[in-house]
Amino acid sequence: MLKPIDRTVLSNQVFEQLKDEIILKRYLPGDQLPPERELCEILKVNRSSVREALKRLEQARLIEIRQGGGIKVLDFSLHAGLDLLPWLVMPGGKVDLIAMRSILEFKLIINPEVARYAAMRIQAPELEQMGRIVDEIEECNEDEVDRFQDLDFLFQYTMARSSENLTFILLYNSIKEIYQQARIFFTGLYKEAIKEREGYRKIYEALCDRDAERAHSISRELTRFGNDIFWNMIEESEIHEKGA
Amino acid sequence: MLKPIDRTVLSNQVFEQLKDEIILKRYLPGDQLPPERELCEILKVNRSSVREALKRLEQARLIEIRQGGGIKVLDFSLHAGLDLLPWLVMPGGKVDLIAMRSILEFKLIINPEVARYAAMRIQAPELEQMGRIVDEIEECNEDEVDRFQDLDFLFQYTMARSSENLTFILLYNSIKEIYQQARIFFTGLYKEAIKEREGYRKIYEALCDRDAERAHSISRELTRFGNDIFWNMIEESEIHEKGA
DNA sequence: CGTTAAAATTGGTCATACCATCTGACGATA
DNA sequence: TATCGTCAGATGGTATGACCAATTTTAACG
Repeated sequence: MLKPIDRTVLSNQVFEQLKDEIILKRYLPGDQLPPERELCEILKVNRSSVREALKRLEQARLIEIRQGGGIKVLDFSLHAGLDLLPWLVMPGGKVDLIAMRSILEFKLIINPEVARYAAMRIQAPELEQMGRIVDEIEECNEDEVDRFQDLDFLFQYTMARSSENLTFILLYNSIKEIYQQARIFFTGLYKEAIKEREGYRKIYEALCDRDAERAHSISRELTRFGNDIFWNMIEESEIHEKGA
Repeated sequence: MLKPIDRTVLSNQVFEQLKDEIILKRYLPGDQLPPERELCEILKVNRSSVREALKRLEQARLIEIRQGGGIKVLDFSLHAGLDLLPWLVMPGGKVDLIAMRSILEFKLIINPEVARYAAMRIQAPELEQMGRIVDEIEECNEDEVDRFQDLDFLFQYTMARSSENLTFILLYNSIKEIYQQARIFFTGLYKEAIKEREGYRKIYEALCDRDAERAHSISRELTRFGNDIFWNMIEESEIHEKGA
């Protein structure tokens, strides 16, 4: 079986390795990373590649570099931003349920608020766009889960852009990264969610009416519905595990 | 006029310059940055420094680097995460009111929710810590605005950690960066807010009672109060500008 | 025992060479 | 005419090796 060739640059591979080591707590907060020259030895790459990776880690606030003083691992729960979340959701390929719960809880809060502000501020062109998205969502066949998943995100994202709040938009950019990282894990959810799609049009209608409270409450319902599906899935899989 | 000498590493200075150029839209999304070797010429630094800066920009999702294909400026409103916010709040030293409104709106949503979840999940040690913070808040003299400002953040941050939701914690890490960036701009707000401090103890009491709804509603009131102060300040300063 | 000075450690910068990938122009072939 | 292959130029990626600058450690000194 042919596999895609790994074309990532060296500095990226170094970054990935060190990032995982830190997230998996193989290096603890306060620890020193090996000095640059030693990392070169271990990883068999040039110092430039190592340094470029270290700068990226510093940008992500996972480490602190001080000239002459070595490289200190930071406590990411005290420093890192939301961009860390995609990596926390699937550390070492396995899904972290704590992280996942955090995200779902957060979406339960934020999605309805986005809908609320969108209802207050959406303009005609974006409203049309929302209409087209809803149409397409309803056109989906029940087996087109992938398409539905993309459209669901686009629906929320377009609302965020219509809300005229930078925070919402940037937030959804981070969430987009999570979906890309752990997409496979959500498909099971959307496979169920695709069976109940009236919510989207109802929200759209609320947007048309500029009814912020209605948009809010329907969105909350819709999001909670998705969350319930997720936890039911988890529960079932746990029963299976215990049964086996 | 003598200026303090910039002791930060070169790659950081390069990063700052390019970041500002992009945020101030001197390079538009889709544009190509000058090639690495040309940037070296312009900035009079070595290629390593330029490359390290570029890797950081890539990590922040402000640019896209492709071997042989040059460096493309991304539309940060479509890609960047919340970590961009500190830079958007004060582009070129001046406060951006749109960005500020976004943040305040967002805090109005998120603070109360954090309080709600904290009330549901806070443990004894954190509760004690909250008690000490509230005590200290009340001990503040009305001229200790700086201390109050720090304590206010610590109050919210400790609640976030007690909410047992990773998202909240990472979110507040980003907000912390904003405060550090634009701290001076908030001091005016806290100078007024320090006169009304009962909210903090009331929230604390709600936490003690595990009363999530009460914690939520008081926190919302407290946050709205702060926001109102801010907008009043803006309004006044605008009247002054027009009057002058 | 504390202070100070030297040495070792470690990150920062530089110059240069060459490799890898993409782009576009050109021409050959069907 | 359209498609494909080839080649040269542009541009990012990697590798050496040397030296500078800040910090930490060690050793000498009072």
